[in-house]
Amino acid sequence: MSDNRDDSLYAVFSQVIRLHHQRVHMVLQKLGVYPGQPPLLFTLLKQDGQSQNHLAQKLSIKAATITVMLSRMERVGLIERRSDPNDQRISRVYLTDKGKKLCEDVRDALMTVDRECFSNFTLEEQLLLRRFFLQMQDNLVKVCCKNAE
Amino acid sequence: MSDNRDDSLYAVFSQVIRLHHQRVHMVLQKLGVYPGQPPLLFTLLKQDGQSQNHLAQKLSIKAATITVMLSRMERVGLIERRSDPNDQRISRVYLTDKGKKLCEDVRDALMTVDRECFSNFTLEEQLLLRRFFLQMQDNLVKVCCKNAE
DNA sequence: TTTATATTGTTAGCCGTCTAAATAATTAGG
DNA sequence: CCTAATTATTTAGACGGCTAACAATATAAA
Repeated sequence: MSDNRDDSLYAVFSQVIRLHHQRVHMVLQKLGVYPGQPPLLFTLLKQDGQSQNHLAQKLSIKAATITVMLSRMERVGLIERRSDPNDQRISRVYLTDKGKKLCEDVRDALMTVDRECFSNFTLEEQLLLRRFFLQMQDNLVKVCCKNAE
Repeated sequence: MSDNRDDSLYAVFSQVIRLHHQRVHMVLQKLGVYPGQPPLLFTLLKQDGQSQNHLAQKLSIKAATITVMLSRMERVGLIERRSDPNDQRISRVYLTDKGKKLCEDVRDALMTVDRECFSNFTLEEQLLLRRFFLQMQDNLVKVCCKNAE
C-alpha cells in the first residue's frame, strides 16, 4: 500500500488538509460544534449584531451559506437574530450566553489541535511556515481574484 | 476590515486551505470535474478494476461516500462498474476511455494550481515546506489514530 | 446442513460549501 | 407618487464528506 504513495508537494498538502479537517471535526464533536461554526462564533464574539451579509463578506462565504448555518445555530440556541428596526431587510445576529460560553471551549479545542500540529516545530520553523502560508495565500488570492469577479 | 485580521498560524493555514479549495474548484469546473473526483480518477488510472471498498481505504474515505461519487461518475460516463464473477458482493470499478482521457486534463489543471501556489518558492523552500507538511501529517496521524479507532 | 457472523454496497439524512432563482424591503427615477 | 432598480435574506438543488441502518452475499461454526 505504500508503493503508490505520492510525495509531491500537492499530494502531501492535500493529505495534511484532510487530516487537519478530520482532527478539527473530532475535537469539536465533543462540544457539539460543527467545523464551519468556529469562524462564525469568533467573528460574533468580537462584534455582536452584525448583519448576515456583513458576516458573509467577513468570512468569505456566500450569504446563502450563512443563512443555513445560522438557522442551525439558532435552533440549538447559540445565536439569535433580530431584525434591524431601521431596515427590515437586515437581520442582525447576536450570540446568546450559551454561545459566548461555548466560544471559550471551542477556542481551547482549536488551540489543542494547533499544538498537536505544530508543537514540535521550533519557533523559527513556525515563523518560516507562517511566511510560506502567507506567500501561498498571496499567490492564490492573485489567481482567484484575477479569474473570478 | 484589516483590524480584525488574525495572523495566527492556524488562521492563516485555514485561509490557505479555503483559497486552495476554491482555486481547485475553479480550474476543474472548466473540465466538468468536481473537486473530490481527481483522487478517485488517479487511483483508477494507476490500477483499474479495484473494488469500491478497496478504493475507499486507499483514499481514506468512507465506502458510502464512494458509492455516491461513483454513481455520479458513472452517470456521466467516466467509470463503469462490473460485479466480480467470483464474489457477487464486490463491484469492480473501471475507467472508461472518456475517463482516461479526462485524467490528463485534470492532471494538467492541478499542476497549474501547483505552479500558481509554489512557483515563487525557491527549491530549498519547496523542500523545506514539504518537510513541514510531512511533519504536520505525522503529528496529525498520531492524534487522529490515537483517539479514533 | 443450518444458523450465525463477516463483508460489500446502498440508502437516508446531516453539515458546509456553492449557484441560481425567488421573496421582501428600500431607494432612486421619472 | 408610482414604478424600477438595488439590496438582504431565503429556498431549492448540487457536490463531497460523514454516520447509521439496512440488504445481499459469502463464509464460519455448530
